[in-house]
Amino acid sequence: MPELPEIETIRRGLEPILTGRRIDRVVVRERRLREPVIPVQLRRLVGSRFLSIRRRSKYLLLGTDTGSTLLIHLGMTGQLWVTEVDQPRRPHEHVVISLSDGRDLRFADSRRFGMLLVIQTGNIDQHPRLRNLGPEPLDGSLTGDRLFQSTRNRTRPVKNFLIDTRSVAGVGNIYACETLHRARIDPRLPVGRIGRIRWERLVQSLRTVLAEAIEAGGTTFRDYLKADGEVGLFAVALRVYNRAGKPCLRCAGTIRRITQAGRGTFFCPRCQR
DNA sequence: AAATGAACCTGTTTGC
DNA sequence: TGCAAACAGGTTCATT
Repeated sequence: MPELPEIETIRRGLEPILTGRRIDRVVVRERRLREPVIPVQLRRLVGSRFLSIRRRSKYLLLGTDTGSTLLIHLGMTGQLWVTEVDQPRRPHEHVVISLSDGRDLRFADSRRFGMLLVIQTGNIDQHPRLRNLGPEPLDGSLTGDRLFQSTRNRTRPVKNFLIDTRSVAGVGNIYACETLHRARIDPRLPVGRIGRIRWERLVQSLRTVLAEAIEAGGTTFRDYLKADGEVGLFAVALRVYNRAGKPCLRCAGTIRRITQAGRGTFFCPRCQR
């Protein structure tokens, strides 16, 4: 379940490996992803070199020296790793990009919610998939005041607001729960009823939670690249997610699970208000 | 207009 | 025990 910290961890791992490498060959075995893969589009990348490895929200943007950017989303179950060419295929290995250093960049995705598309590097931000994304939580564009301003007279539960990529980029179900627990905010609270001070606290908590997760993810990234495909998720100490019925780690409360926007929300009714 | 729910998928867990 | 239903969640589209 890759959210922003997992994608950032992958980005940091890929950056030194891919930068400067040339794309020698592209093989598409399965094109039925969230958005159909267009083999012709990907094959046009052959001969280009990777220039920059960036991230926007949960998207990876692999920029090349020929004006194209390979946009990759891992959906729910996507995996992206570099491996020796003689390594056996993993299940659901849909795309293989052969690199000039003799290795492969491989993409696997059992549920096929992922995406690989090629776009022109100029005005990337205007691409339909990126155009409506909210501010990046880890740079200065996200402030408590901005969220306060944008939520006056709104009634959505704050949890639903947080996982909407138009509000804030890159926050998924797990880290939304963790952030709200840290900020001591009830996930059901309508956003319009949250004041400036609490928005500031929420943003602060979000940054802390994401930064800690990236830190933890970084420690397991080498394992991920080696072969086993594990994202560093299990190295992250989750305080509420998936802990229904267990004691709150901060107060005497018991973690509860409810459903919001069709997804599980975990929170402590005692210290989240 | 805003908010919610369904749909897309398959692997895993839960319940009868 | 075995099978089926429920669940997991990122994003987009449809509906209320």
